[in-house]
Amino acid sequence: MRRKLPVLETDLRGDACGGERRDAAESRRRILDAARTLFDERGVDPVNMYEIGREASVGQGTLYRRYEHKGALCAALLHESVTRFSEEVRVHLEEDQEPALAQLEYFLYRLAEFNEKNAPLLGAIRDAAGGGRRPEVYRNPFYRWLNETVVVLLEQAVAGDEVPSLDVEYAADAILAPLNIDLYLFQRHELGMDPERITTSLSRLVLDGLRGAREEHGKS
Amino acid sequence: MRRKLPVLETDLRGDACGGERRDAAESRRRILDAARTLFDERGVDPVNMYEIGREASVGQGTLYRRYEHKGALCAALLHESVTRFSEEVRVHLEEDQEPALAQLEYFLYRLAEFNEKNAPLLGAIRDAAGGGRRPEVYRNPFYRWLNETVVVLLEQAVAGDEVPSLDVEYAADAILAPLNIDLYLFQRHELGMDPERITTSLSRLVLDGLRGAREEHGKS
DNA sequence: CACTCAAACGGACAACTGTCCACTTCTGGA
DNA sequence: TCCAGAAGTGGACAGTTGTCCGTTTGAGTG
Repeated sequence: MRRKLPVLETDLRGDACGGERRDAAESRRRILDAARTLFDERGVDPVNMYEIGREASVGQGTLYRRYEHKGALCAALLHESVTRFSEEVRVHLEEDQEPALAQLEYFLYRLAEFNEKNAPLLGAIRDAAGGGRRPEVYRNPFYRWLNETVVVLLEQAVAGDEVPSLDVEYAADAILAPLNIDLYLFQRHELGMDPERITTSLSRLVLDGLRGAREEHGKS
Repeated sequence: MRRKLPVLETDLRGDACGGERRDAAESRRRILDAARTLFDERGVDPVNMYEIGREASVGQGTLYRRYEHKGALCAALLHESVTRFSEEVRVHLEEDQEPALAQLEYFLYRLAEFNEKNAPLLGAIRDAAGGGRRPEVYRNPFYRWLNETVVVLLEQAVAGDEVPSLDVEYAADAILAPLNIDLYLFQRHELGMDPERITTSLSRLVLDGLRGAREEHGKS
């Protein structure tokens, strides 16, 4: 049976959509270029919105009309990577024939890799999500896609009797939580763990755990 | 064997320590009182540091000398609750005779309860931890205590052959991650999960998982 | 009590975010 | 081509955080 996995909902806000005036498109391009340039030069955290506006030769009003806050701008910069990532992973998962749990392992491995590669932007996105924006981290299309993909894989694992039935909605969040960018960065840079250790230990914990749980249930 | 569990390292910065001048102690008290009053009246998020200073009749300089940022102030307000919580939990775990995994379940239950009760302050603490302060959430004494306690319980579970050997340092972080305040609040208020579901599902996932893994290893 | 100085104070100010609005420009239709 | 008005623009400004620094105060010492 070919698996059917969720597709990342393309986020129209915050990236070029069709009916956009020429000057607006131009501003957007200039803003994104400026941000990329400054981020490359000096890193993401130390660059502020005012500077980006100036580098882009665009007023504050224009800047904030396009991107509500720095997190939204960073999300737009990440848009291409996110799309590519989700498509690659989705196609891989739909095409290969491995059992659902093995696919989940692959998924977690790829997600850790994504964290590693995009840590600065992901960190900035999280930083911008405080106060009233706190839910955005979990409400955005990318996280929803991550969650739904894990849900589908877990459902298949349950259906295929790889694991006992469980609260898959909750489990999906719980399994993704250890890879949240704050913890990931802390483990990488403060605790000095390498990516290998993180992915290996997480996989063992989650997969042996889920798998093992079936054994126990099967036994009793 | 009586278990020996870590004690929360008392955080001397940010709360009354002995050698403090009378006027300084007075300012601190006024600041904390003002913050409590305003937070009670209008919630944590909408109150800013300027207002707290004004309500406390204390200059900005004095305010920030005591508490580097709003997160630190909130942490100080939480200090008493945190101390009480950690002591209650530690004493309970040291006194009862249950196997380590059952104790871990108790621990997670109590932690979820703590999240529930202190959500607004915990949220504000997290919000203040952006950019250069990002690691603080995981570096502070409370999180270190949570982590170390889980490490000890896992080590005992391994020693008692309740679970197979595993990377306990990593596992502790991973097990705590699903209860991070952002995710917790999202599940509670955006997804509409109730505390019961969160604790039950987490326990089943983690404990059946860990337990089950032993079965499998024992089997092969 | 007088003196000293480390500690504490407070308010001005610099930095940054995000909003507002008067003005300009693009686009499609007559 | 001209016009109307929707869409876009920029920069001033308000709100908030966090720093700086000249002034004041408390506590120990002689």
